[in-house]
Amino acid sequence: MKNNVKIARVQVNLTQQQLAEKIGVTRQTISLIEKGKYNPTLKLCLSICDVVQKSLDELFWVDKEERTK
Amino acid sequence: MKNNVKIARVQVNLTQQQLAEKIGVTRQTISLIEKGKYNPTLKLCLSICDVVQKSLDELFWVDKEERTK
DNA sequence: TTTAACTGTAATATATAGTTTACATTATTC
DNA sequence: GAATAATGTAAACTATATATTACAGTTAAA
Repeated sequence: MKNNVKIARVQVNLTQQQLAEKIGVTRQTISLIEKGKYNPTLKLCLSICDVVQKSLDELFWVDKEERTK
Repeated sequence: MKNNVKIARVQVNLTQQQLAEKIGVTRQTISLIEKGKYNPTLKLCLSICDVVQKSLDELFWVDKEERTK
């Protein structure tokens, strides 16, 4: 489940810890999402969008083929 | 958790049942998502996008305020 | 106005998203 | 190159997304 969270997070100058705190989630959750090892819920995706100021499509859209990752 | 799934599904002329089958999920899950009573996972959102041919933003973006619904 | 297709929803069960605690590894800075 | 911050990850736990079964309400067509 590839995504662009890490890039966007670095762009707004936040550590995983800081992003997690702003969202109200643990650092581990952010780490696993960035690594593509989690299948986050829509609510969490939207929270991340808010903080890093990107749209769902910008952060989470991936073509059907790459999605299996 | 408001969204535009129902509108998009009707546009492509599918019943909840048919959409559910194409995605590999139960009809109840689709019903509850359309009603905004579920917080679906990203993978499921992307599957719905595929079938109804819409983007994540088109189906699931909602402003921060309305999101609490 | 009955019949059938579609939808809403409730109860219980199961799978998995997210937490907690903890430790290891990889930058970064002194 | 030691100290510290940032990140990866594992195990056991908790919360919740989704399945299963079932039934009731709604709509449309006959």
